[in-house]
Amino acid sequence: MELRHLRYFVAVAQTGHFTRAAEQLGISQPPLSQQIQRLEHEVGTPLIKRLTRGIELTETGKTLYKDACEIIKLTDAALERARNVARGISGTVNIGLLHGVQPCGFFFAA
Amino acid sequence: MELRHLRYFVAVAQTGHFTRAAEQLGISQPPLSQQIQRLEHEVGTPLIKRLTRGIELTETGKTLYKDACEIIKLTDAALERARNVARGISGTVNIGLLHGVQPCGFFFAA
DNA sequence: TAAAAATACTCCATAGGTATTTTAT
DNA sequence: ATAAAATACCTATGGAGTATTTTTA
Repeated sequence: MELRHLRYFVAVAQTGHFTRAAEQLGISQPPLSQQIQRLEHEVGTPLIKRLTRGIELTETGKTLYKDACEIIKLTDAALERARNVARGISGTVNIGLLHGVQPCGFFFAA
Repeated sequence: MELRHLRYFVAVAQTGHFTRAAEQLGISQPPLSQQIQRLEHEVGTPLIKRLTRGIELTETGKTLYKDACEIIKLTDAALERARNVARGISGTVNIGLLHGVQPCGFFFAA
């Protein structure tokens, strides 16, 4: 499984259509269908109910959708964080508790 | 960025060598170096200091390493969770707080 | 000079495109 | 009859392999 599969799956889930998701992703519909099929094959079960007008997620699909959103958000955040460290905006973040003071933010350490 | 890049990067970080990581990953060393270079290019900064005997992570590398581990763990967990839902082992998990009772586990809902 | 990674190139698997068919309303 | 996904087939990008060179302790 690659992030591509999760990104494609989320696009289909959010648009409610393979065709619209493909448009949004900048690829054509058949390869999108193939990638989703591969993902379903890897999971071992259908993720999407194909209806004549649009789609609907299966129970498994709903579960994976939530995780996929989380993972995609985390990867975006990880990239941004890494770039920020490189720019010197932040380094190792140490969170400390100063005798009774509630932690309300972050301390930047060299 | 794809999960492949994060998996490869983590392997290099953990083994301390491109060569050993490649072995562990079941690919050869040059393509591993290339993928790491692509990742570094995408982040925009080096992640690894190449020493004559092994490697060392840069500050950015250390930051990304932690995130990468987390993301890989989450994707593995997501796959397993999806498969479990498919097998009917669990469905939507609702976590509830019953007037003053500390939450100590999970409630399985239909 | 001897490890270990980078380069240079080649090959091939597969992501993606185009055309068409199938399906369900 | 029509909207939308699946299938079939083709193309080509880029992931991976082999051989070799470069680097630096």
